[in-house]
Amino acid sequence: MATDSPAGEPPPGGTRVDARRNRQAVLDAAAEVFVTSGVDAPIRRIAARAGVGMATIYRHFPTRADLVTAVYRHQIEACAEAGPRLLADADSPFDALRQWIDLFVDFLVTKHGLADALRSDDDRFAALHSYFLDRLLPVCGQLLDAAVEAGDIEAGTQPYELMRGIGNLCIGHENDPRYDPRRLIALLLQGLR
Amino acid sequence: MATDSPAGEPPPGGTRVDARRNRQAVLDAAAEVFVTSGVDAPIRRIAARAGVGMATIYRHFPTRADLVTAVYRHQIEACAEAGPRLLADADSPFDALRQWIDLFVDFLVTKHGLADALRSDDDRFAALHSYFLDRLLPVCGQLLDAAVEAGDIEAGTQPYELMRGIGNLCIGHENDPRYDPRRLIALLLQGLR
DNA sequence: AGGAAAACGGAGCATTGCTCCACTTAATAT
DNA sequence: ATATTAAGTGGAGCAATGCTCCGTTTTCCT
Repeated sequence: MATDSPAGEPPPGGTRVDARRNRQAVLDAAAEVFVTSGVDAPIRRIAARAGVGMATIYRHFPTRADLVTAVYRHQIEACAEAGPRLLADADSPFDALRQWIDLFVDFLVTKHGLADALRSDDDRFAALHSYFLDRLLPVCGQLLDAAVEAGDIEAGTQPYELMRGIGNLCIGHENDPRYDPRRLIALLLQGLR
Repeated sequence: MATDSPAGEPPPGGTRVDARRNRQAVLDAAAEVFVTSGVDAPIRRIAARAGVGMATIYRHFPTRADLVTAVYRHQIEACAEAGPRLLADADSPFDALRQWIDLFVDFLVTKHGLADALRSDDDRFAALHSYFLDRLLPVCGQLLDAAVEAGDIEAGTQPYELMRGIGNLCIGHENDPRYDPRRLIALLLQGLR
């Protein structure tokens, strides 16, 4: 129920052209609205911006998480793909891990409210949670394993816990110059050694 | 606007007995409801439980944060007071810091949704944020300073950032056996050394 | 007791999530 | 080209919740 084609692109929508057109309109509108109002923006507003009815949004994206996922799919994908590349290119596995986490944090930090949504136990976001995890957990695990094997860090840290923690640390950084998640994340990483 | 007597007890309510009685009824009801439904529970429900109208709650506690603060005041106070005591009794300043953080985490973790509320940028919780910070930040700062002076940890970590991070890490641990904030917090503390 | 001030309570408005269903439209069959 | 039908659409409507307004009730003071 989370998504669709297990390893694939978002569904092209039905075969009907109006369906495809509307789907895209919603995606575009959502992307715009998310920037200004965060991923919690009222569905009504997105519908209005897209020039469609609310039901159309719910039909294409049954839960809010589905919509958010679809909007950010490319970026999540990019982040996932960066993992192996960094592992190959960086000076050390630990360095690869650090750089990858930087990437991940950048992503979360620039999307208003995304981190909040990610940790939410709200049912509406369950699918978002799933997608992030399904896609990024293996990557994180791989980096973690490599760093352990290289002796850079101690074994025993679970990818899930690490990613969850990083996500949490990214919450609510907005409008608060006193709080920079990156510093704490660096500290956390340091504690891993 | 956050609270009342700067360094003191909660206001006794007005002089009128019905006001005092109702205030206490609300506090009791809120405490019960918070346990089962979290600090986000509908005001209506608290009002019903207390046997008062909603306006009465809003009159006594203008914002939700005021109510939450009042309910947990004693425990916040206890946590604040534990700081200096631990510093005196523990084996090392670092150990005092660790124990104090344990106390703080216990507090957050046992209050359903408190951590979420604490980090929220929602205006309704601004006062909660303030109160926590006003009361606990100096304590944390003191512990941190002592640990730095003893050479246990490096200088440069801001109390605000640390507490904020710990609070964030405590978010959403409920119903998720895979996520234990304490492990990550230990890691963070380790990174401080 | 009498009256003023304080407190009260719930109806009411606004916002938002989500659903239901009568209508419209695109694809297809004839 | 037209008719048929299934897919798609939109917005009214209901429920939950936050917060306020104001007529009524209670308390306290003299």
